[in-house]
Amino acid sequence: MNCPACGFAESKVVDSRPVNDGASIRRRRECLQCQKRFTTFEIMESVQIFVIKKNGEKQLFDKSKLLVGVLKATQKRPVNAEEIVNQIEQELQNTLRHEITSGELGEMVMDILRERDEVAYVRFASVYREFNDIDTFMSELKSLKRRQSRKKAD
Amino acid sequence: MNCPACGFAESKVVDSRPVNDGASIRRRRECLQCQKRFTTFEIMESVQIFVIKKNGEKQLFDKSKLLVGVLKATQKRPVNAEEIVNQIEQELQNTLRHEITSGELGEMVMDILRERDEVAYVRFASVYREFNDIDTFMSELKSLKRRQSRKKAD
DNA sequence: GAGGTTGACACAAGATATTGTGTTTTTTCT
DNA sequence: AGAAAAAACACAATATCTTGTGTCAACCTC
Repeated sequence: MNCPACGFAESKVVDSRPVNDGASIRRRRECLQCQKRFTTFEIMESVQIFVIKKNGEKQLFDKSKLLVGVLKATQKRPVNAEEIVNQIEQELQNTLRHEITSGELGEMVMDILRERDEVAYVRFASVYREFNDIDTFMSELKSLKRRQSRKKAD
Repeated sequence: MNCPACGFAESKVVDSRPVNDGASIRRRRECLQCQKRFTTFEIMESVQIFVIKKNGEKQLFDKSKLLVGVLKATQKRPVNAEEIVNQIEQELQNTLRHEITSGELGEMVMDILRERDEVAYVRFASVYREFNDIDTFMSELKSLKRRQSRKKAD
């Protein structure tokens, strides 16, 4: 840790305390050359998550972008889109992955929507999976129905 | 240092290395509860960032000053100037640099604007890069168009 | 201006981190 | 794709940091 005053490379820790409820550690250091003291913070690496699109392009995970898609699917449905997006962000942080394909991201959204609101789910899926023809759409609806009846059987 | 995966408060250091020529320390930690590993950085307390102008003059990075420029470029455009300035400040903090040339700062703004709103981008660029003649302006617009058509190809 | 809160400072005993060396994996660059 | 750089991993011997307890000063808030 280079001293900000004289640039010397070595310093010793004089005090060290957790801060922010354990989110990081503040240390008070003293330069071994000039004896000046300074403060440092040890912080979690800011995990930036990249979304890998179908063409291989990487872009930073953009919460508001995802929100737009979810908002569309949940329009006039009793589902809180923001909550869903937050949940996803949370899950991404927790898995400590820095990359996810747009496909996987879509699956995550669908998994959550399927549980909460099936109309929103089908809307989202129809965009995400690009249901272009009646057949794929129908087969998705059928598998949805199967899931429903299985659930009722519980 | 709370584990980002399970939230447990205690972890041990598994590896620790100076990085950035001693500007900070990267540590690899392992959660004592779930054994997951994560990375932390120990960094100097909020260092002041200096902007080096073309004539060599240094001045403290001034957020509101930068905001003025971005506001002009984003006038009546669907872009949140403040958000952009915040993002830049964030990035400056994260890179742990204490100095940046005004040119690099301008490039950062342009990189962000190019992604968000191309009209704002061209406006900002025309001021920042001092497009004095039609030719440079045109060539910038052409490369912008190329980017657009590549994007549509996805 | 009394009271609460936060950062700096001190000290000491126990617990943990650092650093060289070397390999492997991942990421970045061309 | 292939090379180069950066990060993750391992290990071991040594040196340093952490944490409780307590004091003091600076800064808000009411």
